[in-house]
Amino acid sequence: MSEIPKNYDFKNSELKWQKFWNDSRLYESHPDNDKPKFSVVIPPPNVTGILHFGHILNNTIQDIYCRWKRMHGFEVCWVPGMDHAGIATQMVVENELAKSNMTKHDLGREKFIEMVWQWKEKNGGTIKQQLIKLGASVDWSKERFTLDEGLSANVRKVFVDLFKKGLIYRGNRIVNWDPVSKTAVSDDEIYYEEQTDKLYYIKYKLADSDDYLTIATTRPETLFGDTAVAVNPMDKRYIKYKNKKVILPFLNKIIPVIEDDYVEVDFGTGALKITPAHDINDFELGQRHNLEAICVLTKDSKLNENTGEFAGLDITEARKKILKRLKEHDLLVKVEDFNHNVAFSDRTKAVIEPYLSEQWFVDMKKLAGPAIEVVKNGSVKFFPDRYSKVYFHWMNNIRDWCISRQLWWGHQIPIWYHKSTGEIYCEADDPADIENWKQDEDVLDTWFSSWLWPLSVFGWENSEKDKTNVNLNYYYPTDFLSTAPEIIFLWVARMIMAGMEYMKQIPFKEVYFHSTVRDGQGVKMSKTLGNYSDAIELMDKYGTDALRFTIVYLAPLGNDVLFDEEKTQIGRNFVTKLWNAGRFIIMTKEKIENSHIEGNKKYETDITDKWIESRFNSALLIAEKYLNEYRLNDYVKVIYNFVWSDFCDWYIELMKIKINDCNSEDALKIIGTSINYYENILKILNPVIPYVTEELWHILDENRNLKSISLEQIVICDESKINLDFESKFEKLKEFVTGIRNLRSEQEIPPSKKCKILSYSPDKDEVMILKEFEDFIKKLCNLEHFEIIDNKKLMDAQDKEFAVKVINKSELYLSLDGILDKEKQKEKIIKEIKNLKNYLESLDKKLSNTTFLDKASPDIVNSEKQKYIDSKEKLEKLLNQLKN
RNA sequence: GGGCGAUUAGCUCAAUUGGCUAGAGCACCUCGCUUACACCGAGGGGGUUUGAGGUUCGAGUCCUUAAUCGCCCA
Repeated sequence: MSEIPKNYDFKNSELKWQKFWNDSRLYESHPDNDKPKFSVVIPPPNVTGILHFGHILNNTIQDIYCRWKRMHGFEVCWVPGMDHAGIATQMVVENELAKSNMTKHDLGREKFIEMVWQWKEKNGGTIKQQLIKLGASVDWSKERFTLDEGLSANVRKVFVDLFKKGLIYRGNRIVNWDPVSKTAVSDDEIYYEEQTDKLYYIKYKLADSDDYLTIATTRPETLFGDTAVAVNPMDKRYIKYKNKKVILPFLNKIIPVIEDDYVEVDFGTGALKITPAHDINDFELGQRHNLEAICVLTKDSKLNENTGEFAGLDITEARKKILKRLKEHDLLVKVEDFNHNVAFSDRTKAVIEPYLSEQWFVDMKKLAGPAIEVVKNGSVKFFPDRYSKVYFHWMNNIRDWCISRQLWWGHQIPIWYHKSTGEIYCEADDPADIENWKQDEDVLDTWFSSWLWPLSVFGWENSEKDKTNVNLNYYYPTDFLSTAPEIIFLWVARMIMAGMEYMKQIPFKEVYFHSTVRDGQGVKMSKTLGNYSDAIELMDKYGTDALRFTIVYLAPLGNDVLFDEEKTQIGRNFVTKLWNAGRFIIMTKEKIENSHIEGNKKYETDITDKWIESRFNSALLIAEKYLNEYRLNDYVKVIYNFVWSDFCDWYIELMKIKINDCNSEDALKIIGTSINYYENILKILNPVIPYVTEELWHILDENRNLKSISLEQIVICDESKINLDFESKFEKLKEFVTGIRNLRSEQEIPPSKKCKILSYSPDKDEVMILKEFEDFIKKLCNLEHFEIIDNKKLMDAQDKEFAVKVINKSELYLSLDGILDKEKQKEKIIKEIKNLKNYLESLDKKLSNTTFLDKASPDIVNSEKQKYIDSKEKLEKLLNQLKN
């Protein structure tokens, strides 16, 4: 018999089971048509990434469902992988190069990409190790990378197909230009910060008079690209300028004054310079009014040849010079401070430049149709459901997708331009005479490979040649996707479109949008703000199970998680509680086996057995319901409460009493039953806290050596075992026990001091409960004497000193042998009487209201009447006691 | 500016179709190391359900409106 320590040693345990699970390839999946399947693809984390709280939450959620389904007999396949994260990865390597004063151009494209691959092989696996540490039951044999050969083939196949269908085109577009990394970045790769700048008021002279029109702008240096001045058609001040033209300073170019609703009357002077090539709103306005878009900046944010004498200057210098010249010409009216949001690049912190450039686009409208339909008809379900609204709103107003990125790391666009004819080539195979062609230099947006993920990880690219693609046929469509709500458009919506276009089927049936993890103050955790806790550190400090449990416990459906380190104690304490319950059961079992007590009471199944059976099944029923509704925190709470309150606080405490009264043989039976429940608890908890449950599972039975609890069949709820009568009967027992303890506590009787209780009840049922549980009540309340008396004796007893309490319909008398604090007792009773009177008053008001009696359902009316009767009785008892 | 959510105890959340004196956990206070667990046990205090109207016999729940916060889109 080995001594079990008081606390769970998670460090050794985690390493041991990680190794066991992985070495025995426990979670590898193989198509099995005799079993229902449950397949999930992991949202591929960024290859440069490290595990943060969002990942912990998201992967724990997926793990819970995968483990749960596995224990229900499903063939579970959870596919892991990473994405190549174009900009992020390229930046990492570029930064390394910068340390030795080199740029990627010094190396050339091929060498540079080679270097990125090397970096990926060496450092790109951090998050994989961290997922292993988290205990994620993924199938590592199916691990994929968005830039691996197969996935690249998928990307190529889809690009060529869309191109041939005319759904991929090249066009001009304002993009978020990062002048440092010299690439367009997507909207989610930028952040906004409020900044104080200047608003400059500049006079533009009218072409046909000496009058001036004053515009307000934050960007005087782009005036060379102005192709109009716009005013609001409702703005009376400018009616006289309708159809007029103005002259651009410096260039002396004549541009029109146009009218558009977009212009805010209250902003600046109400007249705006319109620069379609350098502002997204201006661009759109320009399209409405057929304005030319003139680019005045170079790719590294310098003024270009369209700016005459200012060409070559960078923005700040140019602005200074231009302002100086405007002033000299008396064209600068005034300068004001101005607060506005400025966009910065996540990666390089450079100010984002709206930039007109030639990019590749996917025409999304056709693809959107079927994708809208499958959410509308419920084939794909969103949890929480309100995200469908968000989805429809976006899908119905869908814009084309800019898929080209000016990077080297990624899938290079499979478009070739003929060197002499300029002809475009786009096919599954490279051009035969490749030396005559030049490939487009841009790469594709990383999402262009991610949107194919649910089909590409199963080898879709070969599915036409290989109609028997077993994996794809078996696992697609997947069953479940868990992801962050902020990528509903970037990823989820596009996967649905790709699935419908290429598989003619949805990619997943249910999508769960998990909570955003914030700090204790509700601020989103982010590296830039420095308000994040190191997830790995917390796992080391509290244990992986503790962190998994806590984060799920804190994550309500559709709300954010407010996390701070202190809260990890919730999970840690729970794990310890579970551990010690097991420790007690095992130690008690061994103790009984080693003693041999005979002759005492035989044990018979009693109400506590039926009660715990009912409670267990109730808990299971609700837990399953919550799980199906994706109410993970409620699911965890139900189990938490069952384990802590029902199982530990009551069942085990009662078991102690029962065992003490029994012979060894029967005591072992009692322990056996408790072990049965305990093992079921471990199984139910395994999906949430896999390590400690595995550890305990093996401590309970050392012969299990190579069998993992995670492959056991989970117990299914047996609703016929739920008996609410038993439960409410047991509730009464609890109320009596609590009532007596409360009486003791009010009289300040220390828990160690034994005392006497007499009880009287006019209610037959309650008398029966008190009789049945007599022994338990004595032990649980540390009584030397507990007696159920009839009315006559009660009268006799009233000569002595008692503290009294009314519980349900019964009166409990605590004998005080002269130590009664009568004043205190009186105070308590008066307070309770006051409460009851208030309550009765409100009931009375309700019951004397004829409309209530008329309109409310008879059930309600009756229950209100019963309440009135019961409370009235109780009140009378209390009043009676006050007299004595 | 448009859309979507939220607001219940100090904190994080519950509360079936409108109907038990609005419940838990954490935190707090009192007592207790009684041989599973002090990462524990027993007991206790704590709420005008964000404000204002309305519908209803009855509103935390439904409607209108205001405020504050958050997210997404522009």
